[in-house]
Amino acid sequence: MIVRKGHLAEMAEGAESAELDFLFSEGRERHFVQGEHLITEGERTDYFYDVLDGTVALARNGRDGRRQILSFLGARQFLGASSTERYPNLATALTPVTAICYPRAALERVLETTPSFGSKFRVVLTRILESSHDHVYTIGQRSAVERVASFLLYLRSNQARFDPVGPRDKSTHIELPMTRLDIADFLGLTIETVSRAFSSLKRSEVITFKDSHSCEIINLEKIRELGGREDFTEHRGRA
Amino acid sequence: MIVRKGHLAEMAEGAESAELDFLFSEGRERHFVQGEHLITEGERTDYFYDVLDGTVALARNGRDGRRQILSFLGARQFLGASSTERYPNLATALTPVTAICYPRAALERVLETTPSFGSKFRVVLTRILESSHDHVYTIGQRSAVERVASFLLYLRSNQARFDPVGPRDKSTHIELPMTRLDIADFLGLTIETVSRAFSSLKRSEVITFKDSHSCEIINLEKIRELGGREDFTEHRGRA
DNA sequence: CGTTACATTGATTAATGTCAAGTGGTGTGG
DNA sequence: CCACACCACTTGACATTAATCAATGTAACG
Repeated sequence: MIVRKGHLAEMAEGAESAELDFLFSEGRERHFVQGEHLITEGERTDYFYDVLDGTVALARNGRDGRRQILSFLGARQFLGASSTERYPNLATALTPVTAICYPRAALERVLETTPSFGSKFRVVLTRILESSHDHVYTIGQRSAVERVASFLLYLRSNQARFDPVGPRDKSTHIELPMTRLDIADFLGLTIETVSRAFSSLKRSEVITFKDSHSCEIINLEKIRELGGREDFTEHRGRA
Repeated sequence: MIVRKGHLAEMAEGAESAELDFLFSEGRERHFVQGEHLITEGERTDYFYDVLDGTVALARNGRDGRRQILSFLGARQFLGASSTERYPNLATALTPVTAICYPRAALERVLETTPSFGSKFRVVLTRILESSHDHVYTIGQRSAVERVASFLLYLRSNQARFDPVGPRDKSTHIELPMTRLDIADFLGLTIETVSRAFSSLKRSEVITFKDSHSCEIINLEKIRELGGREDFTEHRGRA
């Protein structure tokens, strides 16, 4: 039984169908400890997750030990969309995670029978694609310091999704629930380079750290100039 | 009036609705000369393209002149999916291009009313996302030579989409309709590095060039080892 | 405390970028 | 038909960035 309402349920508001009722009756709240995998590589794509709490890293691993983190997922984000029988990526809980787990088949049935819901879902998919395109631009074109600045804006817009009072332009506090290695693997850098980039931003008084996993943006303009990401203050809107 | 049937029409086979009929009655075959833009940055997202012939580069430009090519689109590929009012990317014809142009509104109406079509469309979107994830892995983790090898496999699987006799594992000929700068901007490298990577692959007798825009793979195993992409011989399937 | 894991900093190396020169094909005009 | 100019591409020399290797620092935990 679902205790809390997830983003998927929110998206379904207004629509009604037997398939929707079935989908939500099948949703189960699941808890994952830090380090646990929500989805493993090569696993059948039988489940779909709606994250309620915590942070998940979605990663693709190379045979030779290389790892690329594709996204960090937090509250109000989805996990498990796939066009193939088996999932090529690995989803790991970076913190304790709560998510609603739906059977994919039930979701597919809703998408096939409830067009208004299908449309909203397609918009979400498109946003995920646009976010991936941002990521490609960042690692293809930006320097190490720029990538880190861009990453801070990425996290900032991610955490704004779930801010109870809505996105606020002035928020300057950023939580970094992941390790430096996770950040490095997201940005296509090494831990040392990430660390040096943070130090460089500290030295030029653009950010400060309370501890190594939470920082404060002192000069948001400078971060924007470096990271160049359109965040929620722009026309982009929330997912 | 549509002369040739595009991929979108192929996807609609089996389904029938007034909205579909309207969509296809509104489709117009358009021709673009080399260098012409199908979509410009900031343009309203009013049209959706189904490429019949030629190659299109989809790119995101930075303010400072940096450019990241997000994908090369050929026959049977779509262009124009967006979650926002204005399109953030630039689509340029690299060769003479023929595409069917549909009004987005008509497409949206079909997607909202013809669920079986909507589902197929969602699968296509998901594949595009997976391809973008491949791209992120490539530029985040691979070296210059590996990126170029991966790029050859990317082109190979793209051209296989439209091979009249279907994908063939043995095909070794690769057409490179784009310039070295386009390749560099796709892979997050410079033209010089791309050129050196090609030379290095020539020297080790992995590929040969007929001319600078078409090459032959001599040692496909080596290219796969370097580029590590699952292409159409794997479980990935065609879009 | 001592151990462990993660983060930072420093010194050096390797890879890619930058700048510059040279090559080769293509098209144009004398 | 040839000379020239113009591109795009290639190659070489050098500069810069980030990776690698190696300490050192720091916070959490037994």
